[in-house]
Amino acid sequence: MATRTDAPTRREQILKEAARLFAERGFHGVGVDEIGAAVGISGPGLYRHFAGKDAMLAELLVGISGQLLTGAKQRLREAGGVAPEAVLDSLIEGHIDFALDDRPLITLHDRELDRLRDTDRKLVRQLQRQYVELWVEVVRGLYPDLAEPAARSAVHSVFGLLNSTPHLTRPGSLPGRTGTAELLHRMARGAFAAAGAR
Amino acid sequence: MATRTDAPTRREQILKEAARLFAERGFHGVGVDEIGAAVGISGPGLYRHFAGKDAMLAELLVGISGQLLTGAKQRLREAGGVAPEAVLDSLIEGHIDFALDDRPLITLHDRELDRLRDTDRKLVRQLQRQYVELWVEVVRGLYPDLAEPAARSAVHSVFGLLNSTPHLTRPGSLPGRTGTAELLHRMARGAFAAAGAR
DNA sequence: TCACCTTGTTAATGAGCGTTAACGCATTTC
DNA sequence: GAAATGCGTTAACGCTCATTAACAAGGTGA
Repeated sequence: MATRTDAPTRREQILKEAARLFAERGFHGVGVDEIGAAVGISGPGLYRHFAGKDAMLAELLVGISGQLLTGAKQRLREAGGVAPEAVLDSLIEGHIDFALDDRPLITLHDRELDRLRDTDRKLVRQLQRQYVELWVEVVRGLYPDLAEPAARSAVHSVFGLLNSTPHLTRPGSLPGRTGTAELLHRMARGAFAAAGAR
Repeated sequence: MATRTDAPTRREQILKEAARLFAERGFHGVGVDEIGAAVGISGPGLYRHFAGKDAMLAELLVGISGQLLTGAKQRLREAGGVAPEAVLDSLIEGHIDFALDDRPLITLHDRELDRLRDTDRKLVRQLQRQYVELWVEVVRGLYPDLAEPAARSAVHSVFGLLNSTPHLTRPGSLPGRTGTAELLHRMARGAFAAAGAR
C-alpha cells in the first residue's frame, strides 16, 4: 500500500468535499455554489474541473465500486492457498476499513445510484454485482449448505450491517476505531455462521 | 391487531404514494405534480390535504418512528415474564415484519431525516432513540458482558442488517417472504450472539 | 332554495439552481 | 517577449418547481 504524501490536487479536493456534502444532504440537496465554497472557489469555477454536477457524482460512485472490487480481488489473490475462513476474514476486514475510513462514500454508494446517467449507472451496478458475486463464492465455499439465493441475501444483509457505521458515528462515544472494527467483524462472522447453520 | 377493511382515505393514498416516490428518487427528486398524478389529482390539489411537501415527509417519518416504538412497547408488555431470548425474538420479528411490509418507509427512515424542520427532526430522533434504548436494554439483559456503548453499536448494526431488505428485493428470486424473514432472523440472532461473546 | 364546505381545476408567481458567457490574470512555452 | 493555457471571477440565461390565486362544481344542512 503506497501512502500518498503529496498535496491533493484540486480535483481531489472537490471530490472529497462533494462526497461529504452529497452524503449529508443528498445530491439534489446541495448546490454547486456550496461545493465550490467548500474548496474556496465559487460555483461556476468547478466547471474548469468537471463537466457538471452529474459528472462529480458519477466519478465518485464509479470510483467507490471500482476500489471495493479491486481491493477484494487483490485480497483474494494474496490469500492463495489459505484457509477459507481467513479469506472471508480478509474480505470483511477490507470492507470495514473502507466503511470506517470513507463513510461519506459508503453512504452515497447505495443512496444516490439512481441519479446517474444510464451508462454510468449500468457500469456501477456491474461493478457492484461482481463484488457481491465474489463474496458469495467465498461464503458458499465456507458454508456449502447455503443455497445460492440465500447466500446472496446473506451477503447483502452483512453489507447492511457493515455499512451501518455512519449511524453509529457521532462524537467519540464508541470503543474507538479498532474496537468498533473488531465488533463489526465479529458480528459479521456471527451473522454468516447463523445463516449457514443447518 | 385490527385489520382495516374500509377504503383508504385520500390522505392515506397520498402518503402511501409519496412514500414510494420519495424512497425511489429522494425527497428533492420528486415533484408535487408527480405525487398528485400518482393518486389521480394534479399538483396543487395536494394542498387541500397537506400544508406542503415538507408536511408529507414529516408525517411519514413521525409515523414510522412512532409505529416502530409503539409496536416494540406492545411486544415488551405482552412478553411479561417470558424468557429474555423470546423477548428479543419478538422484537426482531416485529422489525422484520415492518421492514418487509413497508419497504419504502424503512428506506426513508434513515435517508431523509435531515430534510425535516428542526422541531419535527427532534421529535423523530427522540422516538428513534427510545426505540434503540429499548432494544439495548433487552440485549444487555441477554448478554451482560456487553458494555453499553458496544450494545448500542450492535443494535444499530443489526438495524442495518434488517433494513437491507430493499436491496435484496428485485423480482422473486428469493426463498419467498417467510424464508427471507427466517434467514434475517437467524442472522440477527447470530450477530448479537457474536457481539455478546466473551 | 340557498348558503357553505369540500375538493378539485388551471394560471400565475417567485425563488433556486445548473449552466454558459465574457472577461482577467498568472504561469508556462516557444 | 509574445502567445497560449490554466484557473479563477461575476453576470446573465433558462428551466424547474413549490406555492398561491382565482375559480368551479357537487353535496349537505337549515
